Amino acid sequence: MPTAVERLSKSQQKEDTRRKILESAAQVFASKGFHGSVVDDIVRASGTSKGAVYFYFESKEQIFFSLVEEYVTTLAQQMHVAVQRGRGLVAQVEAAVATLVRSFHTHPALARIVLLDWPNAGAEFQGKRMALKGMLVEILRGYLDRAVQDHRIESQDTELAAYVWIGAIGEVVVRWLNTGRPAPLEDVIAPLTRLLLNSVGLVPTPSASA
Amino acid sequence: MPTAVERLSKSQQKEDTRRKILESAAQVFASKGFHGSVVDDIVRASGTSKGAVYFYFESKEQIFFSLVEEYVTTLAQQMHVAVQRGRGLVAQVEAAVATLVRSFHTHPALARIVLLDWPNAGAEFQGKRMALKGMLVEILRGYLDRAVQDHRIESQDTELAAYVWIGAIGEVVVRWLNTGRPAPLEDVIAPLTRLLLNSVGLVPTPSASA
DNA sequence: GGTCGGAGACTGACCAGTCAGTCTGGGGGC
DNA sequence: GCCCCCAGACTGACTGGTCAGTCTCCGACC
Repeated sequence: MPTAVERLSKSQQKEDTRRKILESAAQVFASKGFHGSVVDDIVRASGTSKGAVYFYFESKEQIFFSLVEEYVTTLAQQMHVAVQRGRGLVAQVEAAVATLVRSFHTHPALARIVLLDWPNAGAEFQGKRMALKGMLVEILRGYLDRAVQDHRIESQDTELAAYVWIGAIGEVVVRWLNTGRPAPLEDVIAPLTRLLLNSVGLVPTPSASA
Repeated sequence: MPTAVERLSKSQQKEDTRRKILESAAQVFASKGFHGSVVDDIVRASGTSKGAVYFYFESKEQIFFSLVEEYVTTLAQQMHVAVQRGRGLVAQVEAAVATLVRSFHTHPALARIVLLDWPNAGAEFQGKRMALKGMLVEILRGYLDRAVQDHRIESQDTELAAYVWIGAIGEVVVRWLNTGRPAPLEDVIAPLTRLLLNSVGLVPTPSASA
């Protein structure tokens, strides 16, 4: 006889199972990589069954992409919100960088998946990958374009700069994932932001206003 | 009865087979990724046999790693040579960046392997990966440290800057691999170098001398 | 006839995905 | 309020295919 506390409606249980599978998958993929992980690992970690996994997801790949897509979308939204709050161009850029870095910091498993494990095999999924990364690039590029329009920085290839920024941030996070340095990842935010702002010719004065 | 023209000593033949296997493996890995490639693909592409492949290499992974190690080592040497030739710090940095970009440009298959495949090739590879990447980072970092000593740039975290540079270059090359832009990859060398030099506070004047 | 580079059929482990069946919550009839 | 029924969530043994790596044999050269 289950206690009232443990009661869960059927639909709650259902959502719960899906969540558990997804969360376990994140852990498993992060620790063993996509190809190193076996669906049975996810089954074991989630305390469900193979049937349940295939009830909610079409395939192993689909689990992976649900994970990535959900995360990247959230990330883009967070960046957007953080930037809205920032007053002044420099502050906004700082907010964008800080959001990315902090998010990776709090979700190392997802960071690992997004930055290291993203499988490059499936040609169909290569498109999605480009699209999702492009989303982040476009956001950064938008800020840079605005900076150019406002004559805050010289006219330049802002798309290139956006890719450079994404690459730079990714590499720094990867270093942290692999070596653990710097101890709190957040320590890189300030110097990293400075490097990025410098690169396009924006001087990182503390209180600049667009 | 083989003609005299076709004559090859046994040892020449031997070296030839090994080369063919390695070159074919580069093509195969580049087009299908490590996990998507099957040893029989390499056998087919090289026009040899499974026996030959396993005569020269211990395992599929070992083929992959031979490829990567050889390439990265060559790359580091080329960078070293190119930089030696450069007169002045800025020119040296330009030479380093140009060498990396040009090498990836002329060896797109290897670029693909190193930049896209390698990261998710398996946990055993990560250690070696860090080591080899560290090699490149140390080279760049060396130049930056010298720049600091010479008071050409402000004192800063040069290791971070080196990672930022590597990440930036990698991302730009990956964009080229995925989208084909910019048409001749070499077009990015100048603006990319400018971004990188700016990032650490080095003004890219055409004829500066240390 | 011995050795060595090479061929390619074969093996066995591994694993994504299936499916026939079980269990359970809750809706509808009384 | 009770019970019956069944949708549909969930189970896990099983399958079919794949593929890294092995083994045996062959032919060329010494």
